Amino acid sequence: MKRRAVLIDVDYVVRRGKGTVRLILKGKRFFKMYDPDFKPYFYIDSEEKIDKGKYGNIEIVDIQTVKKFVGRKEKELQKITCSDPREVPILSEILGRFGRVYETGIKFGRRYIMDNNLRPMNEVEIEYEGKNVKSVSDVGESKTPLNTLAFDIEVYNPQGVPREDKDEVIIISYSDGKEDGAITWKDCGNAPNAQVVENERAAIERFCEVLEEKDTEVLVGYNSSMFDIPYMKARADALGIRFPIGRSGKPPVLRKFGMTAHVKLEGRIHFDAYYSVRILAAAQALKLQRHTLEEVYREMIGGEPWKVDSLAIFQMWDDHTRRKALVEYAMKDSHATAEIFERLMPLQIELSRLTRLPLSQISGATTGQLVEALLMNEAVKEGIIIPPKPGETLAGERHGDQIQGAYVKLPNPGIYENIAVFDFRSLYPSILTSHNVDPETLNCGHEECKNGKNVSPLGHYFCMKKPGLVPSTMRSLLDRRKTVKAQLKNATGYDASILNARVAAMKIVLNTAYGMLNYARARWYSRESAEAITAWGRYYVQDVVKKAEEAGYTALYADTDSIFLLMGERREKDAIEFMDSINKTLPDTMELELEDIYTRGVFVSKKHEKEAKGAKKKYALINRKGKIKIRGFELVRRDWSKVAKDTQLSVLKAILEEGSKEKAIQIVKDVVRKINDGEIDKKDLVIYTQLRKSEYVNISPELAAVEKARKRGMNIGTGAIIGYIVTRNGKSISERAELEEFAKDYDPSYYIDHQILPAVMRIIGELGYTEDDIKFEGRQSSLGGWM
DNA sequence: GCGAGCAGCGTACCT
DNA sequence: ACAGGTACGCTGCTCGCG
Repeated sequence: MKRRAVLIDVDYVVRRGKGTVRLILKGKRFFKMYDPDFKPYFYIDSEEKIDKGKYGNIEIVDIQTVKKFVGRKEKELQKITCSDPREVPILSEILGRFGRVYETGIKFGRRYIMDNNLRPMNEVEIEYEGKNVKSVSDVGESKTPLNTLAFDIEVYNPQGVPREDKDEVIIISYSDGKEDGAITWKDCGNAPNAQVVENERAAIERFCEVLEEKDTEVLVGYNSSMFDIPYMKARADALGIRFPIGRSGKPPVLRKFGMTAHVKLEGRIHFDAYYSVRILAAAQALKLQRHTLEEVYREMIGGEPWKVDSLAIFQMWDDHTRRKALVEYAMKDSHATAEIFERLMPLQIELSRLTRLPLSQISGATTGQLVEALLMNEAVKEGIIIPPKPGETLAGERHGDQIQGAYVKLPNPGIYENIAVFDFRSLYPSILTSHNVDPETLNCGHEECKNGKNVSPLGHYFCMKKPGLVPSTMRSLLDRRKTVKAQLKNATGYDASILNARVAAMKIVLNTAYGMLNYARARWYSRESAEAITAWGRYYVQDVVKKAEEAGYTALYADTDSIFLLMGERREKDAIEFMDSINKTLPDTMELELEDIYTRGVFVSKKHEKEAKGAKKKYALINRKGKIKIRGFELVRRDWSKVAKDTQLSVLKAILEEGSKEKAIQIVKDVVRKINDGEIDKKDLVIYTQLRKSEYVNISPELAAVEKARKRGMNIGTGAIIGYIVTRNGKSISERAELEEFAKDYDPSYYIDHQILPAVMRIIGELGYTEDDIKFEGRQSSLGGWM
């Protein structure tokens, strides 16, 4: 029998005592298929012929001699096949004495996908008998949407932090993005779409039924790996009931890896949107003060926040007149999660197709894992042995052995007019491909290459005859990205969103490729390759600076792949001419672009310097259309109060837009007065910061505030982004710092001397003003409190 | 005993 | 747990001064 379906996931399960590959497919009664004929294997490079037969309890079922590339050398290896993936680590350890073993740590599901050339989220054609797969092949892109349900739970929490053994799940809400629903177990004043069941136990059971009824293929949560699902599981255990949240009534499988947790559901994709958001934030594709559901919703979708104060949940539940509102809030959470997922979905699907990693692994994958997955696929296709992951010791050594990075030109502080900004498009990927930089093309040994032109500024040379795996993979991405961008011009609606996501997915991978060569834990680590890339990068940027100065420009600033030139009396066409002259000299995939021309720009001096040196990575520009671009200033940082950031922005705007120093001064004076008079909103005084470590040497203000909150019973863990206010109560700043929820007043002198003035003085200093020109007003009048 | 100056820690940013 | 380069606040210490 043959059939087509969307491939959701590939994993392995133990079936009749043997580990067998299982395909998870879209479709209710057809989601589980097994391929008992697919056997696990690995390679060994040994002079000795390995004997077929038994090693301990393990039987080698097949041995083949195969030709594979180990690095750049083609070798004859023995392919050792056994019958259960759990045997691979043991057998490879035993055979290790006969020679070097390869590809012993590849997950069985990944192996299956790579060897059969499958792509998750694509359609596959399956030939089968009963539940067993006879053959499977990729058919291509599917436009069938998966059945998706977002959910969220509310928990009774009279102690603030809910206790798994006592505090009930009171509401389970869900949403498919169109229709919302909720399950609860107390009268909630006929809240629309809410069903009231008998008790908590019935609510949990009912939720699992809803998943079955809706045939949910993707279950979406927000921090559900760490909270909702483990909590429901714990409650089910406490109540002594089953928690059949997977298809065919299976419970969830919870796994913890240090700080992060993963939830696996039978036959469904569990997608934690919180993880995706964190990854996007890490890739700088999303920038937020905090990663709460409300903040993310506001940024991605728009609209007003609706959050219930977490301490109000149990009060609303206990008060039957407010229970309806609580249920409605709960549904809004689920609805928001569904909408966020809808936005994330196209990119996630494209990343899944590009890397062949199942969607369930994509939400939690780092960008590094994405690149590595792609390279592994390419290696298998090319008959190249996948390099092993380094051990702890090797990774540690690599980590300590740092390379020189990018060039950053020291700017002269000042206010400038008519600035042209150029940048190299995808600098590192284009160097990597143009110069064929790869661990295996490095110092290839050919005399022609050694004495050829492809030598880095540090003296490494790279093969000019044969493309390496990394550059050829990246070159095809660069080419495909161009093609897709062209297709995008004529696309609309669904097609356009998929193509946009495809471009974005390729961009993420391209931007991370260089990082992988320099990442201590990467399979394709190559210190020399990474070092050559940054050396070439420094060379090309400095070469543009040099040529610009020869052409009569003043080079104001440069950072990694960008160059800022003072145009003087020159016009755009001159800048384009200069750019063209550079581009004529660049190798194939490299290209300099004119990013924009700015009418005015501000560079400031560094703080802690004796003589006035310019600060790097801090500037503000305004283009001909009046669009402002600000980098590095306090106003782009989350660890500064909003009042300081807003003031800094106003000052920069006054200078960039109007060139008015009087206005700038007035803005600052006004804010100083308001702070002294206690006219500032509490929320504008909050300073956000993340607790990145679990143990600290010094007690910083934020840590002191957290310690005080912990004493009051608040549960704040590593990784949390907390907000604090500096109050009047205490001596040191640490003593005065309180989490925003506990702050009763604020210290005006802190906000003036440590927030407003540092943020604006170096900008205003460029205009010839000093602090005394600002601090004219008396401080004694200050009220600085809300209570 | 005190303020200035500095090192080290720590966070967030730029590309 | 993708990299290196950078700014800068806070804490806690040393040092010189009186």
